[in-house]
Amino acid sequence: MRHFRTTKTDRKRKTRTMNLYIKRIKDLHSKLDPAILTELEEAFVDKKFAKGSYLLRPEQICTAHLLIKEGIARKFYIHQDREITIEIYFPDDVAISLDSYIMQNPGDVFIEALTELEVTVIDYSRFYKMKNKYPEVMMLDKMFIEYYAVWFEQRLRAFQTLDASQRYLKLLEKEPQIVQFLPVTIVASYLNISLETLSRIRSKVS
Amino acid sequence: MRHFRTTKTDRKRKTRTMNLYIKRIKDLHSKLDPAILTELEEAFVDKKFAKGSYLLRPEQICTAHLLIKEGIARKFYIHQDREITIEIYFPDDVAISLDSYIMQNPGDVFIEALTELEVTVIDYSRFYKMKNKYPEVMMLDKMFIEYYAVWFEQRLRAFQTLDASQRYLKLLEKEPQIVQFLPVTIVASYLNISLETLSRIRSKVS
DNA sequence: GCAGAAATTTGACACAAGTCAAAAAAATAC
DNA sequence: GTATTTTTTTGACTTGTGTCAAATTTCTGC
Repeated sequence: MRHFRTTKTDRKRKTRTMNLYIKRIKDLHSKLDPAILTELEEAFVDKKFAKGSYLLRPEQICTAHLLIKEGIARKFYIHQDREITIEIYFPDDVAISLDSYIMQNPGDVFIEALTELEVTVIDYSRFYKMKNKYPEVMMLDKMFIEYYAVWFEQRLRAFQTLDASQRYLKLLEKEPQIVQFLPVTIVASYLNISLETLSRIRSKVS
Repeated sequence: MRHFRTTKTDRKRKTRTMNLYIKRIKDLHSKLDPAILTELEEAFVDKKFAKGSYLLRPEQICTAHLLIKEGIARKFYIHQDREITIEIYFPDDVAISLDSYIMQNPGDVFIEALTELEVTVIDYSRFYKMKNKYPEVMMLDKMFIEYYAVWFEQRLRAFQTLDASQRYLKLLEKEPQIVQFLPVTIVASYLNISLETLSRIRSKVS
């Protein structure tokens, strides 16, 4: 397997359209009562995953928020023997299979470590208890889901309104690290276009 | 303007894949403390809209959840002089421009009454206060957003994996009322295909 | 019921993007 | 450094879906 071009110094945050909202979440997070913050941090458990391993597989129930500390991961599903990448995670992003998590039903996605990966994990039931104990925590979780919903609505819109090369150019503008650090296979599956089409687009653009 | 084929007796709920989750929300809703329930109901204000009028327009800030009591509405945006329908609402559905609502920023969508419409509206700030006062209400709102997020993720997947006729057949199976009651123009813009393509698909299917 | 308007269907054609296959380039192992 | 494997590019061809235009059907108002 080839090594991706990525280093520790190289991790700018994803520049999504909703950075402001992310900022608001972080602000609220940092303004939590110190006691709650401590309790929250104690609830998190660090884990490491080898490159190529899976943090979640189909048929499993997603029981955790996975906060990426170091490395790159992605979530994908398989449709007709073809992988389609839903999300790509960099440090500070949260990986989750939302439908499996909220309904505690078996999901159908893979979450894969694309590099050596360090994550910090908060377990479903422990987080659930904290949410019920502290409305502020519930509020933060709600904001996370709101962000998630709006992000998906925007991504849907990209598929409805942009053709392959427009989607590529937008990706290059909004999430350049994805194009920069990941093999074309994965970029293509994230844009939902074929390898060959992506290759042709690239040769025209540059 | 033509009248849609719809009557008062004709309103089965949308059969989305997440009916179970909807049921859970309703269960929780009905199990709310009676005092809270009353306060919640008092916060709702009924409104009527004429067919063809807009409940929300671009540049406006979405300040309310709009619960449909009677009639049909839709949310759409305009891309290159072309309307793209995001969601279609039947009685019991909640119409909202989520990104505008959560960030209290001007949005870019229309919410349009497709028939004479009766809605019940809860204002942003009043709902906000109630959410902070009662964790149960916050929880319900959070579940609503979760439902919303998962629904959008599923809709995105339909666009990634299904071609035009497969999307049509899926719509026919999952949300037959949309095909049944709405003009082809709107069905096509909901499937994000051209009128002509939809027409050809229909002639092959039936 | 008839005339005009609106919605829907049908036809001809264009083009974006997929597929399959093969060549070229780049990365990895020895 | 060379050989092997993997990734990326290029070419030829096919197909789904859009566009424009015209014909047809269906509504609506009188």
